[in-house]
Amino acid sequence: MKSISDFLKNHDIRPSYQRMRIFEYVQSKRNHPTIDMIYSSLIQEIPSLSKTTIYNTLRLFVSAGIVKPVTIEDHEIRYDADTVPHIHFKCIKCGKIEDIYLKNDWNDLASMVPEGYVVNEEHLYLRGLCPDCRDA
Amino acid sequence: MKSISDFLKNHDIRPSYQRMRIFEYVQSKRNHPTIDMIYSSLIQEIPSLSKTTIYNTLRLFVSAGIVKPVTIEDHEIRYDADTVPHIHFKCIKCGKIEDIYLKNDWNDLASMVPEGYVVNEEHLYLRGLCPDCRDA
DNA sequence: AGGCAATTGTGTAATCCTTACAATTTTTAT
DNA sequence: ATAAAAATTGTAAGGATTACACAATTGCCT
Ligand SMILES: [Mn+2]
Ligand SMILES: [Mn+2]
Ligand SMILES: [Zn+2]
Ligand SMILES: [Zn+2]
Repeated sequence: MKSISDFLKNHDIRPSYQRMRIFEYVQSKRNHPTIDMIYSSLIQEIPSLSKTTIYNTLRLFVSAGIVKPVTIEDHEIRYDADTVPHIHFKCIKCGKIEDIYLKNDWNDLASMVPEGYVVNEEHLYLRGLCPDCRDA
Repeated sequence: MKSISDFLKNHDIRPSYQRMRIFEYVQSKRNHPTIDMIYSSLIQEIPSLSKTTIYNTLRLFVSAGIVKPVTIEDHEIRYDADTVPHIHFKCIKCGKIEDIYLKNDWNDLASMVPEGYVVNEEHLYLRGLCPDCRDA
């Protein structure tokens, strides 16, 4: 918890109790949660927690760059505390989103885009069946 | 217009006037429009048009597979009548979404995914500045 | 420690987008 | 032409997000 406090301070975010708990949840669960997933889990331990605080806090984290929004489905926003570019896989059956590590490196796209474009971000995600759901 | 009518019929969609005009818009403009963009444009020529019809029609097109939803930003859904997989570029300044054709082929991702996953769809999009906005 | 100002959290209300539904219009078949 | 089916429309309902005012907490100064 001390490390989370320091981490937030390093990004000019005051480490309130709620902020620390919310960040800890997103970072440790690694489940790319929605706002509701965070709320449902933390409300059990922090009965006073307001959903507005989750919204505010995530917006703060995103603008500070310590959490990235993951947009795969149109109707739900998910959040990821892993800010280095990586690939996501969404299972169409159980709905979970996990990180995927490819066996080989993937092309350097920046060198393949037509002249004139400035690329700031690359986003890649796959959809299909996860190993658990494939076997079931 | 005759070809659009036949195209819809081939996908078991009755070619009503509204449906033909909506499909024509998405296919010809190639601008990956939102529901509102379609509505704002067509309402000028079809004064009776209801936004509900746009929602219903796009949902029908998507379930028939003749239009694909494009989800890049969390707060807006866009639609694309080009159903073959391709790459999108969203300009963070002017907001437009365009198709990108890479100079080389891009890796065959399916072969690079860890064992056990079944990949149905691959989605790649880039964010940055389009040539127009870069120069401005 | 006590007091004060600034920041953060909370609960409710407002807003915006999407969907549900019933009524009307249009199309299709007989 | 008539009736049945399907599509469109307008309004109401729903759900998610944001705005806002007030309460609680924090941090700083004495
Ligand atoms: Mn991730
Ligand atoms: Mn496209
Ligand atoms: Zn699964
Ligand atoms: Zn641009």
